[in-house]
Parts: sequence; C-alpha cells; structure tokens
Amino acid sequence: MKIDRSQRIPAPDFDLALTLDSGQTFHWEKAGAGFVGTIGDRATYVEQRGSVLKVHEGEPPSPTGRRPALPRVVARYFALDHPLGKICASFPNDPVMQTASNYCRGLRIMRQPRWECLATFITSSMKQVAHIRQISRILRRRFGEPRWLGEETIYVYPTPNRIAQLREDDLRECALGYRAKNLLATARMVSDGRVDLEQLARLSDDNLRAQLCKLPGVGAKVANCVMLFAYERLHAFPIDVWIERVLRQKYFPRRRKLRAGELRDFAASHFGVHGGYAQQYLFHHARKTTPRRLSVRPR
DNA sequence: CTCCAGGGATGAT
DNA sequence: ATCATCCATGGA
Repeated sequence: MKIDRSQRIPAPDFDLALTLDSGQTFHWEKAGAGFVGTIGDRATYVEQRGSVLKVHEGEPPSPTGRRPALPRVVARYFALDHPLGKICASFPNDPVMQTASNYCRGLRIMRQPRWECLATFITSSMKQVAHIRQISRILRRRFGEPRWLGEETIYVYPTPNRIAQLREDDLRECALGYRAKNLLATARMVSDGRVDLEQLARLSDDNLRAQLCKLPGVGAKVANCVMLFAYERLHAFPIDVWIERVLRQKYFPRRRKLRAGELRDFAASHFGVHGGYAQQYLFHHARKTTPRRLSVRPR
C-alpha cells in the first residue's frame, strides 16, 4: 500500500490555480486535483484545499546532500509571505484598478529561479502564452534532466551550460524561430561567467535593469518581467501589448498621440510602490475578460 | 485564409 | 528620444 508522503502548508490569501494561470510561469500542468511542475530542480505536486496546500515531491535523481524542506521551498516559491492585504491597499483607488484587484484576489507574484525566468521570457517575445508553454515543454523534454514523480516524468528547465552547448539549429527545431540566437547567446554569457545572475541581485533597480538589457533578446519589457518575477522587484512594471492597451483605453481614452515614455512615467508614478503587482492584476484581468474575436468574418 | 501574440535590434529622423 | 521595419511561428 502507498504511503501518503504529502505535507501541508498554511496558505491564506492565496489562489493556486489563478496564480499558475497568470502568465508568470509556463510549465505547471493539471494533475488530478492539483498541479505538477518543478521548483528549481525538484519535481513537485501541489494541491490547494481551502487555505492549505498539500505538497509532495519526487525522489531526487541521486543521493543528494541536505536540502531545504519542501514546505519552506514551496512557501518561498509562491511568496506566501507577501502581505497581500497591504499590497492591495497600496493600489490607486480608481475603478479600473479596483475591478482588476477584486478579480485577482489571491494572485501572488512568485519568486522564480533566475535563469529559468530569464530564459522563458527571452522565448516569449511576440508569442501567445499557449505557445510559450509549448516552447518551454519542448526545451525541457529535449534538454532538461528528468525527474520522477509517481508514475509521470517531469523535466527540469535546461541549465545555461546545457543550452550553451547546443547549436542555433537545435533551438530552432524547438519552434524558437529568431529567438533561438538570443537564447543561445544569453546562455553562453551566463554559462561562461560573463554575467552572474545571482550577483545581479545586489544592484539597484535601475542598474539591474541596465545589466539585464545587455543580454541578447532582453529589452525593457523582458527585463522588467525578470525583475518582477525573479528578483522580487515589486515596483517593476512590464508594458506588453495587453498592458499598453489597458493604459491607453482606460486611463487615456482621449489621447490619440501618447508617447511610450509618457506611458512608462505614468505607470511608474500612478500605481504605487507595488506597481508590479498592480500591473500583473491589470494584465490578468484584461487577458481573461477580453472576449476573443468571433472566428467567422463577413466577406 | 487573416490577424495577432507578455518584443528586440537596428537604422533613420 | 521616438518611430518604422524586420524578424519566425502557430493558435484562434
């Protein structure tokens, strides 16, 4: 008979499914009543029951040294310590923000591994979330190390060293298109030590952004995503096509001409010290409530 | 079929 | 600084 190895973690003010569907990570998949995925190199099952998470993990591939206990790893990954009440209370009191805030109750900005977050957002340029997920799945299955979780195999995100060994064509075969060159070049910079992603955590927001933007395939938007999702810079405000649409339509409906710089300055000042959280709520609300265009058009 | 997607790099104003 | 153009791919 099977032993229930699951552990329980208190998780108030948290919505697991909402958080995993919000376009931060791209690899978690539904499994039974919960989700399976990796947290760093650990294959993990997570299931929410009310305000408690049930978690268990797969066996490590080989005898390993002592590792942090899984509940602490999960709690840190999902940022269960973020004071969500205070964060939401810091949002501006305008109807657009309040609607998004109410819609996204329990959504948390996760603490992702640096390389994994950087690499996936390099592959995200001009891609829908569904396709970013597909690219992540292919890269993991082809180049990532396997882990076993019960009956199923989970793949860790490939390391910078592994990607750096590949040829551009290997990545193009993973449907990366023009992004292949950028992912490869950035992987080689991280792999050979020209950039130390962990050391970058010391830098101020502006210096961190500047350093990230030196990496091939990283501009302001991707840099802000990586700052927000992997460096805990909760003021970073990525502006993608969805957010730009929201800002222009909801906050500047009568301004035909509006420079990108003006949008950036408005976002930085209007949404408060946790602007990144506000941005994520606006993004997810817009993406989930904007009706898809009907497929059949008159001719 | 067309339109669009969690953009970046480059070159011209 | 700001804008135009190109870059691959596949879902809807």
